Amino acid sequence: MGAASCEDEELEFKLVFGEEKEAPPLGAGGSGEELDSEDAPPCCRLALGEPPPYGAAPIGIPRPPPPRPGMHSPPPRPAPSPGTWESQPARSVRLGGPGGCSGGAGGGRVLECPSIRITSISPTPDPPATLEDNADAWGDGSPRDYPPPEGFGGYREAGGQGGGPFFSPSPGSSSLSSWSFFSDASDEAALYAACDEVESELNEAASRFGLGSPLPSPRASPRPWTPDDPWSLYGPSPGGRGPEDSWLLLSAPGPTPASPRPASPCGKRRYSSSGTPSSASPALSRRGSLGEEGPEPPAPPPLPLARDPGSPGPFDYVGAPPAESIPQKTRRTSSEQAVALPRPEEPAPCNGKLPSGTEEAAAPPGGPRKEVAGMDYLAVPSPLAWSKARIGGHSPIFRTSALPPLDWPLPSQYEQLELRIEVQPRAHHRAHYETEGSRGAVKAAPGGHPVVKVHRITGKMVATASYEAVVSGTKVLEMTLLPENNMAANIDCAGILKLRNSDIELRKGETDIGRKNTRVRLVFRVHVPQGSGKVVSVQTASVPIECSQRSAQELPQVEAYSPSACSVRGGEELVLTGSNFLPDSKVVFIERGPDGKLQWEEEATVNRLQSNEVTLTLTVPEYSNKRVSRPVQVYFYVSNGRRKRSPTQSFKFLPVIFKEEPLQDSSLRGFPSASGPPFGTDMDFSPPRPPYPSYPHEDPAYETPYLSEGFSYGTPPLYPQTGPPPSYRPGLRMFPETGGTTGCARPPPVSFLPRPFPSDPYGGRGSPFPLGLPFSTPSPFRPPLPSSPPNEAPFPPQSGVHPSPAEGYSEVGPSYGPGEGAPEQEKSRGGYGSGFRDSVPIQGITLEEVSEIIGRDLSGFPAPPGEEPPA
DNA sequence: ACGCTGGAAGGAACC
DNA sequence: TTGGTTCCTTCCAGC
Repeated sequence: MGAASCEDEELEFKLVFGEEKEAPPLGAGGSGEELDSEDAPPCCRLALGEPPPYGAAPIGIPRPPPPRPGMHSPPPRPAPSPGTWESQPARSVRLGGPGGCSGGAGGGRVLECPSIRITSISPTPDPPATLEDNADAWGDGSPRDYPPPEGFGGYREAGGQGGGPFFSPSPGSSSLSSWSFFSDASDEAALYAACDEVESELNEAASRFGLGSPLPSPRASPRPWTPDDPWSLYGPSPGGRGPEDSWLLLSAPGPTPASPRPASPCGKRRYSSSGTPSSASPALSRRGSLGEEGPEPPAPPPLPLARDPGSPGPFDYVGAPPAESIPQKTRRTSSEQAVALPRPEEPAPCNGKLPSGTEEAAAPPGGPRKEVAGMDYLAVPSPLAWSKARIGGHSPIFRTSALPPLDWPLPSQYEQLELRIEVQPRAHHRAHYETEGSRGAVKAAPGGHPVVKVHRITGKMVATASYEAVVSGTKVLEMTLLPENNMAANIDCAGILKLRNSDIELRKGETDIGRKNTRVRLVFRVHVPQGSGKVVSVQTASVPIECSQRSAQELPQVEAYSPSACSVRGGEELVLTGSNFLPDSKVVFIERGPDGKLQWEEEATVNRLQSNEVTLTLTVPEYSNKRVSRPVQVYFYVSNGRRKRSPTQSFKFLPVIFKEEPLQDSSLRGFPSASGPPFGTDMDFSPPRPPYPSYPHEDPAYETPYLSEGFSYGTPPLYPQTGPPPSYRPGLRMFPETGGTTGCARPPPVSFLPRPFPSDPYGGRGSPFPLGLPFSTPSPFRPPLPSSPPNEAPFPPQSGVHPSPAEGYSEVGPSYGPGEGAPEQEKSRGGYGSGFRDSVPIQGITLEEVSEIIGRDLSGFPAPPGEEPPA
């Protein structure tokens, strides 16, 4: 995943990283040989790892063309077995850097991303033996990216006490790859932190929901601004730009080194030093820097080092890049690294908080997990990788021995399996630097931690024993999803570690790309054994998480708004709920053409008297062309200043007389991709959803690799969703099944309602194509009512996840309360409708009509290759 | 005592 | 080139 950095205003989306030398194919990993065997207990492995760009919705998302050619991993190739694909070794992409890639990471630049890593956090200070596994998983103990050749050094600094947890949750967590995972013993979950690029794509999905990610904390008593007091409420806010995507490492909050803070350095590092700031930086810092470790591993061993050569875990990625790739100069010698512990040979399962049981499963029989030793250092997926689709519309079925690389897009749903994030992480989670102590695990908005679940809609639950595994280049935390736990995993062991930009730059050999990479997503991938040595791999991504200190404090966030559409005549009152609104916050509506150019821009009139820090009440401006015959997709954002814009939100202007054809105009085409997200920097917090190329042939934007390749996963997503979206309200369960994972009786969701949100927050300026999801169709999902407390704002439904209607209904429906956001249902289908009702009731358009229209539109989409729309 | 947080200082990068 | 602004990173302090 490349991290894309977007510049706020311009929207320009840049692929920052495309250069990984090699894309480490990270598998989600695990070693799961057991899985290979059919007899192996069927376990679903959940891997948290790098961000596959495609989060849940990834599949069809068009990505910006990578600036550079090359992708991480080659597309899967047909496996011997019909219908099965096997991944091929990642192709290393060298950018100029010398180094070869043979090893994978080795030579050239490995990663360009700025990075923020997600490292696993050990749940408990003293992780039991299980932790060790994690350690492995995490790779090195060294905080830094580069783990010892052996592989996992303990991430923890000295900590790794011998038997102790191998990795310390501490910030440094295994820093190998840009992304780390944490896993609990039981479930194998690979968490990936995705960078923005990914996000952009993901965002699109998210955009559906339009609403920003849920803000966790509601404002305490918001008070209305008064003419005189507006500012008094807020101090001068430092201008903060929107965060940009960056690479984050998930780190386990676990035990931190004895001295959490490194002795730092003498002072702050100075960038000025010859270009290599990092070098300048105090060596003492514990953060493992990219490069130099004291004991640098001479040459990074090939990725899979840790594993047995002979027995790659099922989840291993074939092409894992070797750690070596990182140029030495990039490496830092930090005490930390020096400390890197060798990875234990046999990692114990981590103790996960996840339900467990899984340990056994987790641990490969007899063997240590497959950790990928080499991964240590950032195997940051290159942006390119993410940006390109490697798979072209094939089923996500792989051989256990050749799991898809982490950078491969995967659908969040396949047939009857669906991976969804039931409880999204909070929109903000301040990442910690290596020089800092852990800032804890990512939390869920409602409190608690993110929860992911694999749902088998029909029938039997997927039973599988899984174990944690580490994937090359990327640390993956694997967890086994067990029926007894409802196939759900509570991700409470993942924190986010941000690498210094200077370190990142070193890797890249560049010095101008480190700023503003502060948004990441958690990516979850699950491998469900299918027997016969095959697995179905699905993945999903969380809402974007803003990791910077400032942005979290200064950027306005729109959590919900209502209505989501109104007549082109405007004049309706629109209420936004969110956070960081200021007395002088502006709300600007914009429309972009297929080429991404701004076609219309109008500032709305904000009713200050009815606004406060968490609520903005405004009057929708009149659309520029009142004679449109079709709904027009536009976007709006809240601006607290030049570089303080909220992610864009979707809004639709309806023709005065509306009742005709499907929305094919701007609303659809212009959608994320076509029109491009309004602003490069803006991102939707809505959950990612499976991309669907709405009009690929018509929009150049779709020519991204993904599209061009016809990549489209997640069949279900492709179709209009009729059912209500899953509730994303924290804590709210989406599925009825109480006891287990068994599925609901209901059929899988057949269709989804396209959402209007632009997803492409990142279409940065300059970016030819919109980053948004291809199919962002308008989906009017109606945001929660303003009255809803911010924190209660629903999380964006899982992106790609299309909840099965039935399920969603059963649980979600009841939960709605008056005053709360519109029911999920509305969001997905009703929401849209609600928009109409609210906005244009006079027009006589019914919800059903709207749905029908949308459905027709979508029906026009080509079905994913080889897949048929769900019944 | 340790870990997690929030806040802010200092300085580099950017405009 | 200079000055102001913005952002990054480190450090401090409180809970």
